[in-house]
Amino acid sequence: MQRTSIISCICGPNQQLVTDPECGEIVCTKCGLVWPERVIESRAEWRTFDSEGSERARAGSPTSLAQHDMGLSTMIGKENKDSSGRQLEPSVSTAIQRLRTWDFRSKAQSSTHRGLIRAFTELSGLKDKLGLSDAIIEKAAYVYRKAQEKSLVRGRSTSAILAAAIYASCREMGAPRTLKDVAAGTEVKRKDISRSYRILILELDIKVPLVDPMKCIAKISNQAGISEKTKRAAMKTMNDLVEMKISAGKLPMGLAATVLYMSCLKNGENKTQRDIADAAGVTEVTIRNRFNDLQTRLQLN
DNA sequence: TAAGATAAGAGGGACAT
DNA sequence: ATGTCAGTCTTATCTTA
Repeated sequence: MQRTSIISCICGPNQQLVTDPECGEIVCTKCGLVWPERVIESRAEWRTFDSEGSERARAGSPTSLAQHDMGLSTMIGKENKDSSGRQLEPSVSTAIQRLRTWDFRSKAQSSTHRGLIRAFTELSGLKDKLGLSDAIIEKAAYVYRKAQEKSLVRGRSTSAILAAAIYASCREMGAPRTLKDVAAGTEVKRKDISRSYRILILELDIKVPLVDPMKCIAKISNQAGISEKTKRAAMKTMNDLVEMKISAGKLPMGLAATVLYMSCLKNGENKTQRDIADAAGVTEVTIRNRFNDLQTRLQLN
């Protein structure tokens, strides 16, 4: 892998580069500098391990972005371009990055720093409360930093932005958490998280994959104690629905819940609408509505 | 008791002004 | 920027089987 020119930081040849497999950004774990993903095409080969795997598997020390004293440099402007948008000479960009690093380190003692401390303290508390994986926490911390960087936090509550970052992170990682789930674990109201979340993905250009209905089914099944057989039947049905594009525009959870409900009926599994609605975090009415227009739409096809 | 029906209201997207 | 409109979902209450 080419590690010259643009990929250089104050650590020089001692730099420890790792790639975030989700967003593709490259981080030096020694100084915390971050490069945007387009610099390198392929993923670093070290990352064949599960994110929950042993820490020894990682190249370099497992520095956490969720620690306030590390990764401050994620706030450094990441484009090695001059004011006219041209790429800088490698030697110049190295120097500039060194400057930026120290610039930020000196500023870090101020309100920005304290804000991050508060945010990440809160974040680690929420980790247990919401049952989030390390990877999700890392990403949430990363998103929050970006938000901070863009002054999106100013005028809004830290908690709301943080909660939104967590939600966005869950979405990106494909963890089936709803706004409601996140709201339940925090002091923040659902709509406030939702508002902040929309701002985040708008301003930070976060690409959020659509919620995978299959994962919703899996989650609800576990929650409601539905048999493997019924679950798989539901997934099959869901596949068809996705192909027929019936799934668009509805709450994925509501749809998944309905499909599961139908599956239960078919397999003679005694689950009430209430059981499933509770497990899915939607109301019975939503299931009924979905149920009704699924039936009419299936007849049309 | 589970399920269906109905009504009122919240929140957000699309679109026009 | 602000308002309107259609569509979705929630909460609450009543009815039906």
